[in-house]
Parts: sequence; structure tokens; C-alpha cells
Amino acid sequence: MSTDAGPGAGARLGAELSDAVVLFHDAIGSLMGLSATDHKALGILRREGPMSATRLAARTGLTPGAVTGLVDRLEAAGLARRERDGDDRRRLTIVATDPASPDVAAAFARLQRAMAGVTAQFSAGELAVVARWVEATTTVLREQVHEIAHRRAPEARTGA
Amino acid sequence: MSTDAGPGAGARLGAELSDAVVLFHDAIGSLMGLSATDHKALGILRREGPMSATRLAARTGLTPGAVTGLVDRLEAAGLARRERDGDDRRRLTIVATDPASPDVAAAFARLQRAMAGVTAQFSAGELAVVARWVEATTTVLREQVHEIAHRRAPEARTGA
DNA sequence: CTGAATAGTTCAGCCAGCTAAAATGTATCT
DNA sequence: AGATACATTTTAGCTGGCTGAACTATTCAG
Repeated sequence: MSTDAGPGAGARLGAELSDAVVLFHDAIGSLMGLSATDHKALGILRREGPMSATRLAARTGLTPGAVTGLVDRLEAAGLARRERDGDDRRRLTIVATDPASPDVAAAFARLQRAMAGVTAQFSAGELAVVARWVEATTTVLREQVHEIAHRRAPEARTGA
Repeated sequence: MSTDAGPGAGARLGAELSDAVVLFHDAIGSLMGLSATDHKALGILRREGPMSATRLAARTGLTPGAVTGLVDRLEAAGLARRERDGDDRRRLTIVATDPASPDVAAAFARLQRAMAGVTAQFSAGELAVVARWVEATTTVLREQVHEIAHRRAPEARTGA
């Protein structure tokens, strides 16, 4: 099932995966002892690289005060660290680091091994097709997130 | 970038997509006015079909009291409804329904249209490859979620 | 050097959503 | 019928994480 090529097949393909991805993120998050906000912020830091607290506040939509607590928690969990900027010593740079907990590292290792098993079932040419689909889908999702955010608050474009 | 075929390529492909999926879910969730728990529960209901409150409690890991509140919120948002069981009138069946809000429906319509655009870029044979990859990846993720949950609480298998 | 602006932290208060336990309504067993 | 078990709801109380506002440290403009 779910391999038909009718209209909406693309959406259905994505939906299948989508739930599994979200549940996996959730499982990893609770394994790390992170709230949803923490996990999302960590994702932003990983994806966009080190940034100041102010920028992180803008990207997450949180107030400065909340960001302080957030970074405290990430730091305590060994998932990020604060670095004072040499140029402007008011400014922080918040850097995501690798998972400290052995449980988390083991979970990622298992995932990586399992995904290698999946990859092994495909030829190089097939993997290229998959990569193309993944990239196109990723782009679509990002655009849609953007779209949703801007329809909700067209004037409050915070940093993206 | 990210289209190389070295070791870990599968994991990297997945990671690209994973963030985008999570952010999209998040955007949809806040568009619906749902908490993370609500959204997760709704996903379970959609995926596994109607179920009793007790079973939903087991699947979400919540206490019965919390489930009452959760279903109240879903019902208020027009995303699920309670049905009294005719056989055993103590028992409820909780049924997920379609998104009530026009905003949400529009967002899904936009996504579907955009994904149709992606699908159009692939031949039927290529889509079959993608479908195979999606299914294999979905299976892997579900297994890993299971794995994580059971390593954390090997004795407390609640209903899965 | 002074005053204004900026980056981040601290503090007090608030709210959502959780748990635990008691209450309610229904089914089952004897 | 009476006692017991079960499914869900209600209630009380707690906690985490948020906001808004005051505060500290640093930079910049004049």
C-alpha cells in the first residue's frame, strides 16, 4: 500500500515518513531530557551554526529572559556552550556541541547503522534519485513553514 | 552537497529532511493551537484509528486524567470527537476528524499542491524507488523509537 | 568623561498541562 | 440485589517554562 502513483501520492509518501520522523525526534528529545523548545532551539543551532543569544531569541520567538534559561539547560545537558565574543564582550556566541550522554550517542549510532542498512539496499543511481527527492521535499517543507509563519504574522518578520 | 554516497550518507539524507519535517509539524501544530502532546496524540489517532481513552493514555504515556483534558482540547479544536460505545457504555471511542480551521485546511492544500509539483519531477519508476526508500526509512525509525522506549523502561511495555 | 544604546541575566508572577486521588456511572460476578 | 471491577471525569495541587521589567556589564557617540 501507499505506493500508487495517483494524485496526492507525493503527499501520502511524505505523510508516512513524517509521523515516524516526529516520533523519533520526540523519543530522542525525551532521552536527552529536553523540552520541545530546547530541542527546536538545538536544531536551529545545529542547522544554522553558532549565533548570539539575541539572534537565537529572534529565531525561536522567545524573549531574552527565556533564552537565558534555555541556554542554561542546553549547557547543563552538555549540548551547547557559551562563548564570550572577543570583539564585543557583551555578546555571547552559543555553540551546539555533540551529545554528551552515552545513551544518546548510542541511539544515534544505532540509527546510523540501521540507515546504512537501508542505504545498502539501493544502487548509487537509486540513491541519487532519493537524494533528489529528499532535497526537493525539504525545500518544499521549508517554503511551507515560511508561508505559514508569514501568513500568521505578515509584519513581524523576526530575523529569518 | 549531501549527495555523496559515502558511509553515513543515508543518515545525512535523513537528517536534512528530518529538521524540515519537524519544523513543519511544529508550524502546523501552532497553527492549530495544539501543544506538542496534543499533536502527537492526534498523530496516533490518525495513524492507528479510533481507540478508547485508556488505550490512548497507554499510547501517549499519560495518566487518565490528562487524557480527558487532551481530548477536551482536541474536541474544542474540532479535530476529534468522543463516541460512546454502544456495547459498553463506560467506554469511549475517540475518533480523529479532519481539520476544521480554514487556515489549516489551506496549509494542507498548499502542501499537497507543492508536493504534487515535486512528484511531477520524477518518473513512475523513480517514484517507486523513492517509495521503497521512504518505507524502509519509516520502518527503521519506528524500530528505533521502539528500541529507545524499551531501553528506557524495559518492563513498562504500555500497549505498543 | 558622560549619557545613551545594546547584550545578556535575574527576578517575580503567571499559566498550561501534568499527576494522584477521589468521585461518578456502568458492567460483571455471585 | 450487593459487592466488586472498570472506564472516564473531576478536583486539588505542583512544576516547568514563559513574559515583562528591572538590573549589570559593555560599547559607542559626542
